[in-house]
Amino acid sequence: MIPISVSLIEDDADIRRGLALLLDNTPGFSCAAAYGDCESALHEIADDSPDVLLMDIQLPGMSGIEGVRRIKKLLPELDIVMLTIHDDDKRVFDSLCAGACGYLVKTTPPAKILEAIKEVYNGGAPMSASIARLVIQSFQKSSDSNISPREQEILALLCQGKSYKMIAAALHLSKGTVHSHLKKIYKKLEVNSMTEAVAKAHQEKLV
Amino acid sequence: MIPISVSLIEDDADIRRGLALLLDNTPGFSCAAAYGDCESALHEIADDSPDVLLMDIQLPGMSGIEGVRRIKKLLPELDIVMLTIHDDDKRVFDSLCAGACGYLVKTTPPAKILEAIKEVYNGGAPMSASIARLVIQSFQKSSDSNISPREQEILALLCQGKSYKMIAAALHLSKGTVHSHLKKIYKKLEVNSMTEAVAKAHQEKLV
DNA sequence: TTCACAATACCCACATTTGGGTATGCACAC
DNA sequence: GTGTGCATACCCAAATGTGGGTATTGTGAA
Repeated sequence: MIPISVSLIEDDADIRRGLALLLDNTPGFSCAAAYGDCESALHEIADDSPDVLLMDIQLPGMSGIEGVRRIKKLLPELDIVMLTIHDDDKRVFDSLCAGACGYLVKTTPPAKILEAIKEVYNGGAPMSASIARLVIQSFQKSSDSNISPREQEILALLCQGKSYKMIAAALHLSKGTVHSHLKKIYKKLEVNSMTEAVAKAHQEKLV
Repeated sequence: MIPISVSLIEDDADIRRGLALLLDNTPGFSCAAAYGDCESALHEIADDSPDVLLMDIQLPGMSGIEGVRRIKKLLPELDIVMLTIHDDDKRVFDSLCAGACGYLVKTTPPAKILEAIKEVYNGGAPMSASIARLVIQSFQKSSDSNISPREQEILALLCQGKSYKMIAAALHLSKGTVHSHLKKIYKKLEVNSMTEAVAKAHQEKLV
């Protein structure tokens, strides 16, 4: 069996060496390269062409987020797993948006890390439990809002980019009616334009 | 140790009984109730008050999606795991939006199902690998588009709900310049209004 | 090197759309 | 029987969309 080739980016030399040793001493895995920062990784990673990249978020110099973005541009097929102490929303989502395929907290035991590498290699997306819950929750709609059902309908159409006229046509209403609904929606959302309303609707996941 | 109390909604009587047996015969788990459809579950589930609910999506009568929505409204703290043959985008995301905390394909072996129940009970969000990847990918931005950097900047502000004026102020431009940029953006996105542009930007994940 | 092209920045004029205000009426629920 | 959601209508001012036009800069192709 060809081992899964893994590269590392991790600034802590001890952890880096530890992971490299772990990989090289576990059948089925091999450590292609280990970098201390994104800059050096960016220069050489194309030559390593690993199957999986394990990287920290907090790095000296370029942040892990920006690093993911650039490496992903360089090697779009590479599966990147973040391995970090941070489990705050912003960093998690920024990493995922940048192109990471998995996200583990650093307390993950070695066996689980290896399992995660295998998982991502096989088309999965390993996440620590707390991260997974964060991700899932980001889909949940904020069910409750003082927006009436009819208003929701109109808001939904608005979010699809429809104009007064088009909404009126779609719901068989007059433009004036749509107007008055929109005005009430604006009051409730505390906005005063269509684009703001759409932005807010997305923020609060009302759509 | 108090066992994790699990309820089921599954229309196939064989599978239902199989799962119930599995749960009742595994230490640490117990089956609180097993329903064949959402309607009966909705009537009685508040009395069972299980820790976890395992449910199918395709059910006779009310769909699993709608079922999740209503049950979640009834018992917001309940952790719901979908267990189904479907792994198409729409159903997955609809379930998650409705309030499901996990999503397993039916080919998941019994041991993994039990593990998933434990995971969701402990605040995780168990997902089959393919589902997890789907979910993660939904965060990825479609990096490439013919939108120039400057235009992207303007589009981003637009998506935040800013008006011409505010964009002009934020970028130290004249209204006219913002205007001409917007016109080009509209051409490229094939839209002709701010809201449409915002909608398209969200669809294509350009923001 | 010159030419074309895209990106950036600015302008005008005109039609349409939108936002804010105010008002009316109906139906249903509490 | 008062409140809320829903529907309609009107006016006016401001914002936006449409369709032109000009100019500078840099990049890449011919």
